[in-house]
Amino acid sequence: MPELPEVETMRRGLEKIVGLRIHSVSFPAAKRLRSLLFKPSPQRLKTRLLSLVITGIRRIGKRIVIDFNSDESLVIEPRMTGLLLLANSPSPEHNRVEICFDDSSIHPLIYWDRRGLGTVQLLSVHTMSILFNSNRIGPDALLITAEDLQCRLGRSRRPVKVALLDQRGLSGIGNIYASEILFRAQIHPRAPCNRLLPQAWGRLHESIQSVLREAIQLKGSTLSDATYRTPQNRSGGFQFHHRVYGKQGTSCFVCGNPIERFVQAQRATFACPTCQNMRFLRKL
DNA sequence: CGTTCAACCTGGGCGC
DNA sequence: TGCGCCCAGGTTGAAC
Repeated sequence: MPELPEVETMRRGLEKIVGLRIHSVSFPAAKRLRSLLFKPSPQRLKTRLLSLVITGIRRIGKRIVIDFNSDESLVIEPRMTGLLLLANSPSPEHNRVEICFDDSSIHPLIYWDRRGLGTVQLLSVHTMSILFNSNRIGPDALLITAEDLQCRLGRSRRPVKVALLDQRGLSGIGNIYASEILFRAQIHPRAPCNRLLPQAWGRLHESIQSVLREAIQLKGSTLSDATYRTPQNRSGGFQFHHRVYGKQGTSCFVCGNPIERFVQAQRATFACPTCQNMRFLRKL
């Protein structure tokens, strides 16, 4: 679920908890936990977090990082169905962590995760510097320059959609936004990176910026299963602006021809085969 | 270097 | 109603 716009919406919604002291930590869905979810164990997590003061909320790609008055930070990776809430949860049986604050007028922070594929880790500054090294996680999609984008992806023979999903190249783009970005740039998802013309890199960079910014403004995409919610437990609005994602068989907004669905790297890709042709490709 | 598959999980939707 | 499939915003590691 959460890609850059959804995680950025979470970050913004959590800014109001900066300055608060942690009063208690609990794990309501303890019976449903898989072992990989927490590092360290829930018990150790509880004792290490108790009475720390939150000093900042950051986003690294699709992760939320909560900083404290200590040399460790809480790193939350929501993966498919993870959410951070400062409001009542859609289904309390999926609340994985609840953090209460000294100021009891603030709603507890809840980490909610229906499928439970996400992770919650307390990491030292040193460990984070290794984990979030630029070889493992590329520049943020909102900050990367057009030149850097071409420089980092342009030599690869992989299809451009597959490259956009690889967080080592640039970070934050996921399956929904990759299809939407390529549609607006009118670039075919199967186009090999190393055959894209210079003008294509400019179009792609421009499309990344405009799609992500518009999606953040609308607080992300809530699909029909309504899994994604903002920290205030509200739906996002960008799903109404999707042009291709989940729209196979419907008419293209631009040319009216049917949108296609196909699979790349085990993920569904959506595209208009007419608008997204191979005209931005260098001939072999 | 690039691709494919399986695994980690829950739950909604569909055909029969 | 119920069963068996398929599908889903992500990531990782192994195998070819």
